[in-house]
Amino acid sequence: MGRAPCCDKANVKKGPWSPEEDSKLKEYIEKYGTGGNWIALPQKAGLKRCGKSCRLRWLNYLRPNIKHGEFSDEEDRIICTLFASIGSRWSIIAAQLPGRTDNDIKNYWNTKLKKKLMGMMLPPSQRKPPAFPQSSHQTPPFQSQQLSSSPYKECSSFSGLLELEPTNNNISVPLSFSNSTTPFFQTQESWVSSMKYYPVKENLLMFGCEGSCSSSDIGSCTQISYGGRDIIKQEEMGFQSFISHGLEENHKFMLNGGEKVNQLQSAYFGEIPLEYAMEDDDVKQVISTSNNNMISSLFNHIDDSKTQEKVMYLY
DNA sequence: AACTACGCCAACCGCCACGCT
DNA sequence: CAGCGTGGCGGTTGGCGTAGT
Repeated sequence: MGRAPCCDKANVKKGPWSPEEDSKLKEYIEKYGTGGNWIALPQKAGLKRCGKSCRLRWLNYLRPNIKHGEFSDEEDRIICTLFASIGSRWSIIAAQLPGRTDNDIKNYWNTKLKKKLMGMMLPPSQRKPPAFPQSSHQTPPFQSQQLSSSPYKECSSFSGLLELEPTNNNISVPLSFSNSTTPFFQTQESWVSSMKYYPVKENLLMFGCEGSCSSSDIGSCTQISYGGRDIIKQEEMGFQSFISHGLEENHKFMLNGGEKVNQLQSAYFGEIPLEYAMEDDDVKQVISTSNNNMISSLFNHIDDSKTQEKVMYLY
């Protein structure tokens, strides 16, 4: 038997909030506060809503000083920096962005920011070449780690690793593909060090922040895609779990001075408890230690409007 | 003009942590 | 200490608007 629901679902209104409901809720909270009890609040306020729904509506929409609309470059930078360091801890990230809600940031990440990053990570044939900055002290966003003439290693198929390589404080995002099926970890102290790539199957590696396999049978998986929830569902492999472990692990490495730890395999395939809980100061440090120009430098070189929504690699 | 695909975002769901009894 | 209730969180969904065909 499951736990009792938090409210009587039969007598609770769902769906979009009406202006009347909004004003009722707002008025009540401004007058009496939440009273520390969201469950009881709707009844007191004369609302036929679940307490949780009220809480969400207040926090995400009605409470004062909520910022809506475009995210600034600085906000982009903070989100990316923190996501790279701590993963999808939206509430922590939101705490660093006054006026933004975790829901807002989550939506923004899922619909826009992630695509920007994915756009950066496309193989060159599928991506517009970035317009490298003319300024001599700025490192081009895509720079080869292994090949001096080309930013990319050749690959016969898209079964390999996509690797982001931080070099000092300059942004440097080499892409390389290999046939290795070994999980590849980076432990350098940089936001990009957390952009991991995940071996999903012998001939398929995943990279980036989220991906989906086209098949419910991972053994026959032949595609990965990014974005477009309606197209390909994420199934079975629990990619988010993979990724979050990787990110969590990596952050631990970062805070330990970037030391390599030999538990990487299990970090992917087993349950490793998160030993490190981020304090606010740590979050701030992550933000401040990232080069201020890194993210904006990256984003400035992406053709935003044309960033590919879906990328499917078939082989 | 009609239909379809896609993007966006508000809202919901379910799980977990924590505090209270 | 166990059980319960609640708050908080992250993932996911639903619906609407818009772009594309």
